[in-house]
Amino acid sequence: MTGDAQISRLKPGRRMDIRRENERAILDAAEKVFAEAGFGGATMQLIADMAGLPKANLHYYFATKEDLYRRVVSQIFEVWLEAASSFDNAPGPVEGIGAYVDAKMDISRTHPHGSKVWASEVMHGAPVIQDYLETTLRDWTDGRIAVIQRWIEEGKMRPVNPRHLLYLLWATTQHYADFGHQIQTLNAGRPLNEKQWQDAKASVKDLVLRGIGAI
Amino acid sequence: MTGDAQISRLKPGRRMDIRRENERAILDAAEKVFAEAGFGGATMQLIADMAGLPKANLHYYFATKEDLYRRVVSQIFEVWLEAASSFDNAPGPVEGIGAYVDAKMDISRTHPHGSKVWASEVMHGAPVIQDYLETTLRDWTDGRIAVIQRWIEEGKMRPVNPRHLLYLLWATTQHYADFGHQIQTLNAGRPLNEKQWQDAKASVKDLVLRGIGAI
DNA sequence: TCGTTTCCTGACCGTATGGTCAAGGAGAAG
DNA sequence: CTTCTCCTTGACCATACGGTCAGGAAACGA
Repeated sequence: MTGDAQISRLKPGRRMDIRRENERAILDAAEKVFAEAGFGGATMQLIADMAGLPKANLHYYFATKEDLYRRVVSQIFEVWLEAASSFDNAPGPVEGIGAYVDAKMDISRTHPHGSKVWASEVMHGAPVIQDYLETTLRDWTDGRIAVIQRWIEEGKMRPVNPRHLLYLLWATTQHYADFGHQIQTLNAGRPLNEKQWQDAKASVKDLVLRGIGAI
Repeated sequence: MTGDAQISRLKPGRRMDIRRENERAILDAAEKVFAEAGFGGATMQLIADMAGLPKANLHYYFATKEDLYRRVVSQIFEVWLEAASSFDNAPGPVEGIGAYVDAKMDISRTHPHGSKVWASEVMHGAPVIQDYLETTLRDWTDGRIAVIQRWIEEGKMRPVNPRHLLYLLWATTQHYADFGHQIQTLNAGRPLNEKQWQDAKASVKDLVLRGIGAI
């Protein structure tokens, strides 16, 4: 028993706080810089400046640029996996896919940098996350395909290729993050406002759910 | 009339041939390297090796790395614009959007590198093609939105937000190029075969055309 | 207070990169 | 052959980058 649950919550060690705060600052800065410049274009100096720390301090917390990058990528993957739970425990495609689109669109809005880092990583052949693709992502995909297959058999939607449906969902939702700059440019240079985001979510859900004959 | 159409085709000057061939070799190599490593990660040495030329020779044909990159990006944009004509002169969404999906899917299959370079460029804030986005792309988009709007008014499809429909089309078709590695990994590590590509095209067209109520 | 561990950072290093240049080689023109 | 233009390329340069390190500061435990 280490006891002192409450007190140790209030003052869990200064050291721990420092480490946590600095790692957070570095990871946030890194996510932004990697997204905006790519792995090759990003520099440790730039990340350090954005985090408000000397460059040598980055290497105290993260041994190499690749280590830091790896941490950033895993971070995003976890966020997506969390959102993927929207799919489960849904009685049918209207609820399941509807919630999944909502969740992924929200992530594109709140975590645009992470989405870009992921996209960049995959485009370059997934040098550091190939194992994720082959294990976690493959398992998740197979599971969701089974769910969709079941919905089809239960007559809750038209028979469509579940794999290509998933790709369409991924592509479209992530497009709002990855191609956010293009979308903004085509929106008179302004980011989508609240109403436009709602419109986007509704449009995507409507198109997809109609497309699969669920509504 | 410059005359000698045939003869000047056969031997239009050795010099011209050399220049054309070398520029072609460099651009092809550059497209691949930029796609696989990003602008920052690509090196002139790597491009030179892949093109089979000494590095100094690249700088004879393209003054700087940025010049070379700019040429690569414009090249892709032109390919896409050409495919975009599928949209025009179509009597309705089934033909117009159907042909557009086919064309863009074919490009994703035949020009995966170009698509990735474009995606990368946009993700990084479009530093070198911002003017394209603001002029050519914006005009093209507005024109297509008008066409879709007309189809809706003519009762040839359900009323959907044309802009978000276009985004879905771009996102989905380009996904098969940009995330080709992920798709391949989820396909037991093998690239999609002919049948799978046909299935993908059919699935996307089916989902979209049903989604907009055109079939 | 003192010793120990963790954190901080300016200065430094080897390397790789984009770009230059001068000298030479190959086509074209007369 | 001569001359001119265009093409080719090894050697070179300045810079910027990832990463190291030694020595000091701050937090912690006793």
